[in-house]
Amino acid sequence: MKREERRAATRQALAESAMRLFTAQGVEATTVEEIAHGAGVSARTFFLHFPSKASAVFPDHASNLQRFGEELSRLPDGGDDVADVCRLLVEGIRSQADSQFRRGRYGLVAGSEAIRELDARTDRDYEDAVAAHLVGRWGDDPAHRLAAQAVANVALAVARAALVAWGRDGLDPVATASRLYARLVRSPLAGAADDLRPAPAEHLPPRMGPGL
Amino acid sequence: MKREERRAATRQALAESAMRLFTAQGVEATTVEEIAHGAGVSARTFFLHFPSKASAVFPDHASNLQRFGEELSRLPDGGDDVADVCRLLVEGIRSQADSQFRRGRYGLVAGSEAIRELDARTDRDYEDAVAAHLVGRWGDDPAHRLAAQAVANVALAVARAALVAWGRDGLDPVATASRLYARLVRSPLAGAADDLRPAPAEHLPPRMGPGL
DNA sequence: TCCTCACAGTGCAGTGAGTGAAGTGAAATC
DNA sequence: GATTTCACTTCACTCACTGCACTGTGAGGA
Repeated sequence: MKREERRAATRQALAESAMRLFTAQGVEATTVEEIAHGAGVSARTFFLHFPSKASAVFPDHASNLQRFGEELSRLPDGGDDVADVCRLLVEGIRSQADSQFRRGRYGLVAGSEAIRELDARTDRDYEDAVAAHLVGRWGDDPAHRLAAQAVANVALAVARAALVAWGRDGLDPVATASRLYARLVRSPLAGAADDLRPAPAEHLPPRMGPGL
Repeated sequence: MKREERRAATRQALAESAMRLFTAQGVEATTVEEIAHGAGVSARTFFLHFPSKASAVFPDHASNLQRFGEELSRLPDGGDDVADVCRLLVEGIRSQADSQFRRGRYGLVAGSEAIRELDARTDRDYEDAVAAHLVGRWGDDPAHRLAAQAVANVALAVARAALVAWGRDGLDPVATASRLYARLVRSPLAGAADDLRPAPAEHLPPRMGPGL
């Protein structure tokens, strides 16, 4: 087996072993040594693949985040930045929703303090990525930083609500997120436009600009 | 000195010692023993007051959260629930903004991974509290749980953006949050109503109801 | 083919966070 | 004044995580 394959296989075995043990006996009651043993490697090796015990629950966070950042930077300039970001987030949700593995994770989050903290923290990585992207488009001054942060936080807040409803009640997260985004950026008075590209959104940043 | 006073004094001494050491030499480079020694107690005592090293940065989180929950439950029934929650959050921000101690914390959050995680997690406590409150008002079924979670997440997302802008750029968080809330719940087409009590908001939950 | 380097994984020793249990002394209660 | 409560201490322990020296194997060049 090639080196690269071998490493990837070990990593996946560790992640699966961790998920198996976490769900079976709880996160706190599972030691790193057990996880590693379940994957057929030593405990020391675990930390060659994951920086912490809890991070094995999010094995693809780093690569997902990087890919998301690249997709952000590929978004067209001069369009409706907010709607573009929302669309990208919905796409991200769609790709997550395909995986039953990832759905099981949402049950775990409720069980362990460490997982809850890490889950909350990973979300902030996405918020920061979106905020940085919007600051790059809108301008790097206090007012636009605020606007970018607010839009980013709200966008991720909606995505998370959709994912929570998926994990808890089985609601389709793609449909949910799409509707929530549409509702957020669409004027409640504007009627029943179901498109995700709301006209008013592009006026948000300038209005929040130096006036603050 | 009375027992209760003594305990409170120790707790505060620990929190202050922790903040002093964290800012001076960094969170990771500070041991619990140092913190305890700086407060004149033993390391074991630290854990009688705080469940983790990082939690000393948020010494009043538990009491704040509880008070917030009580204030939520005291909100009038039958009014505009969303606007009421927003007002409550703005009040919370106002009381935080009075304390320079709490502002210094936002600099710390950027520095330590553990603090970032805990900070992200504490926010979720508030989200959960708001969501639980709204579920109690709107109904405990999947559609209303989703609506409640979405509104709660968005409300906290906005509050956090205001607090971040305060810590980073010194923007008045009360004014910022008020404006952001007004902008969010107000229709962009509705003109310049500066009130925080938007008429459309109360239609949000029923519209998102069984239709999903 | 052989040699060398890179690298996945191991074993070991150490630090430090966090916990449980038993004990001490002072405040609270009777 | 006797007893109980409780903040705090001391000790012993588990376990997450790290640095370091080491091994074995696959990759690539001479």
